[in-house]
Amino acid sequence: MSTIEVPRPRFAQIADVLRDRIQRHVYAPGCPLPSEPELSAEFSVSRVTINRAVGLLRSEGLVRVHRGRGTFVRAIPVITRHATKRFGEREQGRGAFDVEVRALGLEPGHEVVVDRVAASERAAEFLGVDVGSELVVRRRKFYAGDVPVQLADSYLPAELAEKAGVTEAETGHGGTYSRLADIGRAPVHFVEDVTCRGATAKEAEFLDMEPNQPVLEVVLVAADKDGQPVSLTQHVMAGQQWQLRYEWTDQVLEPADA
Amino acid sequence: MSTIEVPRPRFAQIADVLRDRIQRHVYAPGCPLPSEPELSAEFSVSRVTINRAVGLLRSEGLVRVHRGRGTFVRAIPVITRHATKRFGEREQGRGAFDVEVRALGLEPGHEVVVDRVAASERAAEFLGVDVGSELVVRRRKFYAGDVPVQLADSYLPAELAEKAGVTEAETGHGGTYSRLADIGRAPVHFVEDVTCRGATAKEAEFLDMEPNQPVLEVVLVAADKDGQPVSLTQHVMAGQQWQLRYEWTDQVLEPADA
DNA sequence: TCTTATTTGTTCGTATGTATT
DNA sequence: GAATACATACGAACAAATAAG
Repeated sequence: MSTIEVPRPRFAQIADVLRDRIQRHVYAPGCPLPSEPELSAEFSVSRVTINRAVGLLRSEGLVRVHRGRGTFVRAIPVITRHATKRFGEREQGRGAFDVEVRALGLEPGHEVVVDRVAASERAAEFLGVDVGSELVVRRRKFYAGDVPVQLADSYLPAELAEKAGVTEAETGHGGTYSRLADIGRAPVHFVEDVTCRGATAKEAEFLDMEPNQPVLEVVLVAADKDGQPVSLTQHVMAGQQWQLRYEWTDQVLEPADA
Repeated sequence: MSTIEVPRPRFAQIADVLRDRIQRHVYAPGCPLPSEPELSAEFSVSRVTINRAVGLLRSEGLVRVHRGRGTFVRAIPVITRHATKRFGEREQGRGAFDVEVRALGLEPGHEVVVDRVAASERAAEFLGVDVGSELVVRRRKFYAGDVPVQLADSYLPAELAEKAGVTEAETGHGGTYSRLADIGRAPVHFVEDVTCRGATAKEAEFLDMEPNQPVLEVVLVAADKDGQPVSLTQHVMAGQQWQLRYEWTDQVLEPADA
């Protein structure tokens, strides 16, 4: 098993050089890279090879390409989402997101659309309702500055949403969770599943990423004090753009041989 | 805003067909795909186009390619990691992982190497020690069956590791956390940061993935009842292969207008 | 509005290199 | 060594999106 140093492929080497230039701001955030014919001449390789090198940078989320316009360096702010601290201090939903984005010196933005759908098998299982029963869904889009950063769809059983008065875009102070609290169904128990997968075409379009780039998907089920599920939320975020933080405290362990 | 259906590129269409065949087990897990020249003939495109289509499947983690041998369908079991339930029932470390893997009907495996390193800036900050101070690091590799699925490096201040008696590979019943409990430093407060990034070359090699495919990185800081950090663990997992589950309970919310 | 130039996207045919059997 | 299979690269061509006139 000799460790002969195989020369890296040229497209990878060129990607290394371009990556380095981006990191050293030779190509500054928001600015265009030289055109592919120009890079082709500089590195004395075919344009296809340049295109492949740039493809690597795209898949890393370092550049954004617009056909007919050029290739531009992306600024990637990393947002920290404090999952277990979002709800205790009445900073739920928009509120928590606002705090997290302002912590970066950016202006948070949101759009909400309310819709009704029939429960999918998966949603029905999580929410403990029948497949096909009516759900109210709040589809939200989140922005940091003018950069789209997150999609979040929240599902509630229609009956519950009507009781709580959250069938319109505006839900009043404290958001959906506060309205649920008002009717004695405050969510207190939370289960979150985090997965990583390639972005769908629609997600990629909204999040301004390449299709197949990784997204983080967070599925949150909130239940009330009786353990009854009250809402299901699916968050989708550009993978490289977020950090998810969880904090918890356990019972003290006794010594093993006690 | 017309929705003209732009024809997808051929390599993408071919990837769709191959993906479908894999999902329908026309190409079964572990079995080879037809060779590129064969697919080239079947779809009447050049071999380069086939190669690019297969490249998509690689980046999705659906196939594993071995030069000179062929392209093989990967079996991707998804392992659920119950982060907040790992420690309470003395199922820490190996124990928790074993349960999670056996839940899939697979045999868990591990390797441990103990080493000593100087604290990096980042590690020093998390652990509350001086930069450059000595740390004991336990580098672990985890397998599900014979498939490598996770890397985990745990760092403890050397002084603490010696007191707790965890400077060797074997740490006895209950693992490191139990030994810490034995000396009154049981970890009870946990902070986990989850991020998503491209695999490094070394990680990709061990995890049997393509370089640049997404991995989940989990950084766990455990602290004792006085809030003193006792250990820092960095987990690296193939992105598509894991689901991370967190559960927690909050205080009951009072109505917003109370 | 129409035309033209620029820029990236895709594909081909061909050739050569490397790893495995 | 020979055959097979994948990896990379070039030059050329055309398509599609955008920008400038």
